[in-house]
Amino acid sequence: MTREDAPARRRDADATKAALLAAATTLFAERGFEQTTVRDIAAHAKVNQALLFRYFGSKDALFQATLATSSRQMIAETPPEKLVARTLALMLAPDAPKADASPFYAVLRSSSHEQAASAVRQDIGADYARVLASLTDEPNADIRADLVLAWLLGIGLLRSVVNKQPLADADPAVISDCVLKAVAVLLERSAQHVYAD
Amino acid sequence: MTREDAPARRRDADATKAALLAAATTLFAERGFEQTTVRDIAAHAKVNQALLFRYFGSKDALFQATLATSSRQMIAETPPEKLVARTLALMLAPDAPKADASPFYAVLRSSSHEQAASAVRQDIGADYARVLASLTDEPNADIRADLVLAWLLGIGLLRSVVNKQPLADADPAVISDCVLKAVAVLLERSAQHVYAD
DNA sequence: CAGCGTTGTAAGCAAGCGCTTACAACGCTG
DNA sequence: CAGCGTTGTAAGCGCTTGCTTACAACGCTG
Repeated sequence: MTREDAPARRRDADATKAALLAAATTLFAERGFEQTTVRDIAAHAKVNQALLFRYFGSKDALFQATLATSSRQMIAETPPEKLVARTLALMLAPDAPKADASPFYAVLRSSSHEQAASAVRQDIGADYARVLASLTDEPNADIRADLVLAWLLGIGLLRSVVNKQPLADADPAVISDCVLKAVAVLLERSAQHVYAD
Repeated sequence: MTREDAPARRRDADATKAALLAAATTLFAERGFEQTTVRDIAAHAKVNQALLFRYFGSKDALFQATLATSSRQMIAETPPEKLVARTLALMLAPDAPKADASPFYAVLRSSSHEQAASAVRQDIGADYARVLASLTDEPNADIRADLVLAWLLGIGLLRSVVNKQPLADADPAVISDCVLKAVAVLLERSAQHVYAD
C-alpha cells in the first residue's frame, strides 16, 4: 500500500501496523476472536501491545480491519459459474486458515461475535449470495444461494474447526465432486457450468 | 429422573441441579459457552452460584452435562430415511435454540470450544453421520454423510446465528424442499425415502 | 543543534472472570 | 432435642482481560 523503498527503518509506523494486522489475521483465523488476546497479537507481531491501541483503537476495530481485508477480490475475479468450485478449492487446501481463506475461518471461529456475523450478513456473505443467486432461474434463487453459502460454511466448520473424521482428512477432489453435483441440483439452469472446473 | 412426589421442598438438591442444568442449556444455546457466565446461569436458575460448583464442579463440566442431555434420542426414535427431514424441521422451527435443538445451537455458538467440537466429533455428530451413511451405497458414503451433517450445521449457523437474510426468515418448507432434493443426489440409493415426509 | 512531533516501552488500572471459603439455616436421625 | 450431614448464602481471592498512562528514544525540521 504505502511506499516500500527504504530498507527496514528502525521506526516505521506503517510496518508496525502491517505486522499487527498480519498477526491478527492469522490468530483470529486460527483461534477465533475471543480466544485471541491483544497480548497474543502483539507478541506474534513482535510489537508492544500499546501500539495496537494507538494504531487500531480497540481489539474490535482491529478485528473489523482484518475482515475488511477480505477475500472479496476473489469474488470479483472469478467467473460466477466457477465460484463454488474455486471457493471449495481454497477452503479445502491444506492450512487454509493460514492462507487466503483466513477471513472465512475467522468468521467460523467467532460466529457469535456480532461483527463477524454482520460481515457475513452484509459484506462477504452478501457478495457470495448475490453471485450465486445469479446462477439460477429457479424460484427462491436467493434462498438457494444462501443454502449453498451455508453449505460452504458448514463444510469449513466440520472439517477444519470441529475436525470431524472422515471429512477432515478427505480428499478435496472427492468433496468437490460430491458438493458440486448436489449444488447443480439446487442451481439448476447452470448445472453444466457449475459442474465445470 | 428422580422421584417427583413431594410438592416443592424448600431445600431440594435435585431441583437445584435441574434448574441449573436447564438454565445452562438455554443460555449456552442462546449465547454460546464463552459469552455465558456462571453468574448468568445462577441468576437465570435463581440459585446461588456457589451451588453450581458444588453440584457440577466447573463451568466446563456443566457444559458437558448439557451436551450429554442431547437430542440423541431423536436419532434412536427416527427412521433413518426421515432423519434429515426431521432434523431440518426441528432446526428450522421458530425459537429452535430454546427448544429441543438447543445442543445443536450450543455447539454452533461454541464451535471453538474443544468440548463442543468433540461432542460433534464423537457423540451427536458421529451418531448422525453413522445413520446418514447407512442410507446410501455410493462410494465414500461416510464422507457424503459428513457433508450432509455439515450442511445442517451450516444452515443453522447462517440462519439462526448469523441471521442472514433471506435465509433467516425463509419458510421452513421451502428450505426443506430444496435441501432434501439436493441431499437425495448425495445419498442416491434412497432418494425416494429421503425425499419423503 | 535545539525543539518537537512521532514511534516505542514499561507499568499498571479497573472490571470481569471462574472458583473457593467460611458460615448460617435447615431438617433428618439417634 | 442434641448432633450432624445437607443445602443455601455472602463475600472475596487470584487471575486474566482490554485498555490507559507516563515516559523515553528517535529523527526530521528550523
